[in-house]
Amino acid sequence: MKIATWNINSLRVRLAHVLRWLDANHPDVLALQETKTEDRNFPVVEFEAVGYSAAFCGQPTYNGVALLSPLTMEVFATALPDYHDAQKRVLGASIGGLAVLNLYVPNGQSIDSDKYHYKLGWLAQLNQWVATLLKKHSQLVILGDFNIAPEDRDVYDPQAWAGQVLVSEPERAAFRKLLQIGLKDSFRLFQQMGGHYSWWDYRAAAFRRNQGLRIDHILLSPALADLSRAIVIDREPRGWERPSDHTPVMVELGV
DNA sequence: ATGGCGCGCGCAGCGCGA
Repeated sequence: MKIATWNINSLRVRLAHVLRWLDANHPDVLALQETKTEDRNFPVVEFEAVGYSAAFCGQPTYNGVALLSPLTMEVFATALPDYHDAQKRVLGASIGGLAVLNLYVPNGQSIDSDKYHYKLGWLAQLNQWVATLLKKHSQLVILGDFNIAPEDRDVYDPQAWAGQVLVSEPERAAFRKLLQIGLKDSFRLFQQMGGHYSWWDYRAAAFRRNQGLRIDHILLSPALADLSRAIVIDREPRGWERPSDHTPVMVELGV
């Protein structure tokens, strides 16, 4: 199975990119974030035409998550449990015997903002939930835009970024908690070097200069980590015309 | 050099993302 994540920064604008990428890669699951699309406008027909069914949880203008798969999907969550949040950032579904949880973690804006505290609270609630999910599902995938660069090797200029949102210690501690309860960062199962990123600023030719951050992740339960075969950060779509500022990350599993 | 781009909304220019 091939399972991928991609923040596409508006599905309406990037639909052709998503279709092109599906055709080239044929993932069994593609998790999308920042669809920015209301459910009634979701392009169900366009995906069905290429053999993918869709599950989605959207809102106007902001946020929005979706799962695409040729397999049958049974949605089990569209929000964090017991947590009041109007923002559509969560979509969990059972797909091909796996529990797949697609997340668009809050950005946080800056460490002195209300949005930062919302992010930390959201992550705390996520951590509680994931602990119970992990007990229930031996084959669990948690993937998406985490808006956290876990370590300095995931940051192009750690000194410039030190202490800022996306790399601050409380955010990194929340990410490490997910690893401490048993999840594996699939990328680090295969690659230890720095310089591998999933997001680059649109400005200042950041992609050309590889000035990016690794903030999009695929976390695997121990049983799935044992079955993982390869990980790819596909930089190609970032070079297409009018690209998303994120690029797809895909793991291959021997299931 | 702290801007720089691109999105939605909606028709000017702002809020937001990372």
